[in-house]
Amino acid sequence: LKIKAETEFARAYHHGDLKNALIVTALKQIAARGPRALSLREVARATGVSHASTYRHFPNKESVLAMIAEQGFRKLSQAMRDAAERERDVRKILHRVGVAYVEFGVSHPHHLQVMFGDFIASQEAYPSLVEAGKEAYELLAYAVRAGQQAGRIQSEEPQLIELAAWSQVHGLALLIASGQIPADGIGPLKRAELVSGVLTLLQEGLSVKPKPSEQRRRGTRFAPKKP
Amino acid sequence: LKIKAETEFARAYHHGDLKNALIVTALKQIAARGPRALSLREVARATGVSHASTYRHFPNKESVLAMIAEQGFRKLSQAMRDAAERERDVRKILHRVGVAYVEFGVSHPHHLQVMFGDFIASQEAYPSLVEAGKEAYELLAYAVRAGQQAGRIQSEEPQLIELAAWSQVHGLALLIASGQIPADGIGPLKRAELVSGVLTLLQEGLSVKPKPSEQRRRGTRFAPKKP
DNA sequence: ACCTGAACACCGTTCAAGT
DNA sequence: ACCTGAACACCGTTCAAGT
Repeated sequence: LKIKAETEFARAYHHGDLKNALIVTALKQIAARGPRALSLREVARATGVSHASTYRHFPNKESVLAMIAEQGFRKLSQAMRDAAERERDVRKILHRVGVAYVEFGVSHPHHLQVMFGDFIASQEAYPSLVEAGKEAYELLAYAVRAGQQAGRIQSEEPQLIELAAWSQVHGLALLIASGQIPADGIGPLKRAELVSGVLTLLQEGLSVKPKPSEQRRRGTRFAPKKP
Repeated sequence: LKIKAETEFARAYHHGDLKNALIVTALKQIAARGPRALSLREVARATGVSHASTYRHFPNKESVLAMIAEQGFRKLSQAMRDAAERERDVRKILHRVGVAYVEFGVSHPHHLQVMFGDFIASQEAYPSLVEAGKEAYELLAYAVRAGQQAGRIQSEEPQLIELAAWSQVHGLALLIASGQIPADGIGPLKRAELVSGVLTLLQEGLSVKPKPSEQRRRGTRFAPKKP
């Protein structure tokens, strides 16, 4: 039914529509069977077009995956942006953005693989992919800054703070997306509780400590040495 | 030179030596060009044996990768065990073990990909792989428990604490191993400082808070509801 | 028991030729 | 301009046949 409709439609492809149609088909196949099983010939077949026509729109398979990775970063960015905007309590933005990151991975595990699974030899060959990745990172950094401005998160060594937040959220997303952790939770803890709990622990780690007098040289331990 | 020696040696393979030789060659190829580029035919060629002989020792390509992943988990476990034993201050074991995890990823990024990159459709088909993965996880959990026994890490919701630690360390390792973060550091911060800094922030998050009176319902927020 | 060569059904990529 | 069929050099996997 659906396949027949797609095939008939194929007769009308022109002005670069085919490029888009190929991406849509590839995305479906990746969602269904993972990026490692992706075959350009199969994509062309399902799109109702000869396998050689792909090369009129993409130089090679890697560039198809690069475009899909780029779209993934844009979707992830959108999800984080929505999460940040929907949260009115500025102290909780990082929490919400972190949840959005992890939930993106849970909903689109195969897409996450394309984004981080080393399918692209060097990202520098795809400037718009790099830009999309940076945008996603910036949204996370923004969430950290929101916490800092609310006086909740330490402001020293901002790059370190951002990296800690990114690692935490990224690791959790990948562990769940790769099935290393059951997607429905561990024991009595449901997934949402795990995610919320881990993010809360993160935030405690990044938080401004109430009694600086009790802290031993905090913030200087990893600072670059100065004469 | 070396290749010639290997080829001559091939004439003598028997009693299952070939199985091992194939794994060794595959490991070299993965280290050199990544697991996605691995070809069984090329491995057989480099081992000096016909491509069909592989199937006398492995049912398919996936099982080769499963065995390599298993070896990876064993090496990772060994690295964490060494780190734990070398640290005499029990309060710092988690820190050392975390560093070992990340450094393993930095040293063997392609091996880490085989372990976590979804090359094996379902791990359950390889019981010894599952067991090796559990062993690695247990070593991390052990490091958490060491911190708890030293009175440094919260003891409520142990599964949540372990997961937070695992996510943190795993995310950082993958970000560096996949080149998302430059392996030599960000700006003025060298890699060792980044890793140490992130792990310190983690430990602050997991730490026992000094004034329970200031904590609002800590430890109950994510506990399962009881009637 | 262990290894081999030939064969099958796939790939990604290229290119001359068609509309 | 855009698409196609045939061709090339690879795969993973199987199997009858060799020692």
